[in-house]
Amino acid sequence: MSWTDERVELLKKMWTEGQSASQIAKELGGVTRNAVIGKVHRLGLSNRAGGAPVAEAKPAPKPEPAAKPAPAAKAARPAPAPQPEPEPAPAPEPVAAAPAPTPARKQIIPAGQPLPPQPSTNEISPEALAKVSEIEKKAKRLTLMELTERTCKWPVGDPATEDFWFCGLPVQQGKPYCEAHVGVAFQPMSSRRDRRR
DNA sequence: CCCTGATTCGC
DNA sequence: GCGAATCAGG
Repeated sequence: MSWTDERVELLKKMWTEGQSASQIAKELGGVTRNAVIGKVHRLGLSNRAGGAPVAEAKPAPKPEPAAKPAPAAKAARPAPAPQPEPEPAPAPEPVAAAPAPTPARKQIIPAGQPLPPQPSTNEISPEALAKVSEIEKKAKRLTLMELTERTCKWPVGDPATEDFWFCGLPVQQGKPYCEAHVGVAFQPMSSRRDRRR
């Protein structure tokens, strides 16, 4: 892949938006994060500040006698890295998915909005469920911000309570969940044939 | 361990 | 110009 205008444009856009080099690399495809970072530097936009008036605390410009006026304000990260994370979405899969955020957890009935349509603990192989309740003990119990593309995004508990967290175990290749949760999330469309809407 | 960006340097 | 390897953190 080469740096076509389009790709460079997208790179600039994403970098400006605060996307990480690896995210940009994945989006572009055909390049590694190193390539992205390298390009970013060559483009001279290593600093992601919109109009960063960030005054470098360098009263002493440079005793550099040479003819290199390259100031290159690097290593200056105020804190403009909000990390929007456009997809920590614990969203239940649209198709063939069992949203049931409360697999084998005790049925808690919070004051706020209860979990609406809860196909709940039915139609799912007992084995898969057993597996889930088992691994939930080993769950990393991550918070939303701690999720990455390699951590299981299965939500446990109720978001409205303190007792809420994400599995966080290593995900299965590709999938958004760990093996156990993939088991209950992606049912091979089994004992639930009819359902004429 | 996972991840970040920064730099170097052979191509 | 390019980007893998490497470095330096978190």
